[in-house]
Amino acid sequence: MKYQIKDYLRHHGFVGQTLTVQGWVRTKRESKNVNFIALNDGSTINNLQVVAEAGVISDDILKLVTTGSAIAATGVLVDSQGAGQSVELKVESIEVYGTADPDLYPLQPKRHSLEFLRENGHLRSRTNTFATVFRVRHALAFAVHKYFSDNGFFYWNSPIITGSDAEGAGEMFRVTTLDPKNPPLNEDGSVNYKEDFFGKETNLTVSGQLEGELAALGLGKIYTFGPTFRAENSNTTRHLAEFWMIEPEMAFFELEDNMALAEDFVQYVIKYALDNCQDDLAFLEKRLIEEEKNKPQNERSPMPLLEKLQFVVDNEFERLTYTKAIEILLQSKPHKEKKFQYPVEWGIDLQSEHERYLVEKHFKKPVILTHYPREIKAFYMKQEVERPEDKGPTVRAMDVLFPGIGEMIGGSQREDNLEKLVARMEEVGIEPESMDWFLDTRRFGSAPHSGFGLGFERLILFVTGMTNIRDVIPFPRFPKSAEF
RNA sequence: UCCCGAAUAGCUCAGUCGGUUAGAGCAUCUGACUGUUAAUCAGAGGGUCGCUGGUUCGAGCCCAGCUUCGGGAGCCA
Repeated sequence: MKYQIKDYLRHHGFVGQTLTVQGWVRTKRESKNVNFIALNDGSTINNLQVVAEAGVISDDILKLVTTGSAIAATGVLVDSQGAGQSVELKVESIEVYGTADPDLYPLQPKRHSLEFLRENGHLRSRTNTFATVFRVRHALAFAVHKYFSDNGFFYWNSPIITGSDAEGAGEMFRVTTLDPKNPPLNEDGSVNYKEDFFGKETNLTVSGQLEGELAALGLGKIYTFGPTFRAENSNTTRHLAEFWMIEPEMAFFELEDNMALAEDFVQYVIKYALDNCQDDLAFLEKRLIEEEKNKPQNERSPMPLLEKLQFVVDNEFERLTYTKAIEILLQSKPHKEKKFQYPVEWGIDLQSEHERYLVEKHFKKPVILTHYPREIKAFYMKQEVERPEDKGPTVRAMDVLFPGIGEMIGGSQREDNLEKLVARMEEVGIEPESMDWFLDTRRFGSAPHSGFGLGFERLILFVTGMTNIRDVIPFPRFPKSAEF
């Protein structure tokens, strides 16, 4: 395998060797006797300093070595004479692969706003911030697979094109090959989907959970990790129309097991990032401090990034029931002073302001909320036996709330009793016949089982300290935008 | 979709009470200088002030609509 800049910087053994280093020029500092080129190949946040002494490289070549150009530099790796780096390449020859006209290349050797970089999204991976975010994204994805594989889970692929229309998790993107201007029609004028590619209405998946349940009730413990699509008109810093979701599903797991898994899993992948992305996270921490300098004290992050991540790894998540959370909110200062925009009472769906109060003000750590009212949760959640402290029927749901992010995980123990499940479906208007295949899991060998969905980009937001979800996925899709 | 805010040089932004020739830093180019660290110093070029209309003797500035972007809310992961 070829070595990269990361390797040359890490292992001192390369010193004295003649090497060819390939990368993109970040900056060039010229002077009469010596030129310095900061070279980056994406393998690490750190640049290799290429030193060209006067006369070694022709002016014609040197002129083409500008910010953004791609070059190969051949020379001897030596201990650096200057401060700021341990080694540097004393260059003997330079080959320019691709120039980057300074008058046209949008990226300058300076700080750009995230808004500007979003508009030039195709070049984002050339910048320190985004290359860093995407390296961390990779590390987290790898950690997800490693955690589950090491713990007896099987990677299971639920379909991306789905024919089930009853998943109930939001608006869906239609998948069709019919001509929108001239579709085949039934006698009553409606579109005849029997003529469509799949012979029925199909959509992009909004969740792999139902298929995941099929797998869990056979393979035991599975997880999915794939793209997920929601055609909601959401314009926020934490929603995407196309995002990646991690959905483990486990047979014989009850709600408590589910919570324990969610906590252990999140702590593991964050620790993995801390252990494997030190340079990148240190850069992100510095970036965040820099960015928050101009903000008033109360809007700044309460802890530096690395400390925040370590805190989450080291401390148990707070666990409490929805009913208890409502009690806390009713006792809270903002409620008594009528600062909440939305009223608090048992039965409401918690609003952002309520979740933020609980997580950021009251507990100051990740919180797992359980046992939500049945009425505000999905039909497939396990109905809880009535408990005196609750003001109505609840389900064995769990939401994991994170400071600054809100809902990172939503999950539950699943209703495994056929009669109760069918009754609930009918109550919320889902035809049980349309999901016969799903109900077979409850007809034959039904068993307690649980699972959850974790929004991968929300996890990356938390770990990187970025604040807009469009900045942690390479090519964000959201209403009115599918660029690149 | 709703609420709030913004749009001025390649980038980031300033532009007073509406006043005549629209500024700065960075970037770019030219020169100088230096083992430099987003180098430094000097000079130069660079603008349909988002678009459309209106008010006014006069609009970057005021008004209306539109577009785009940002923040917040809802929907959720």
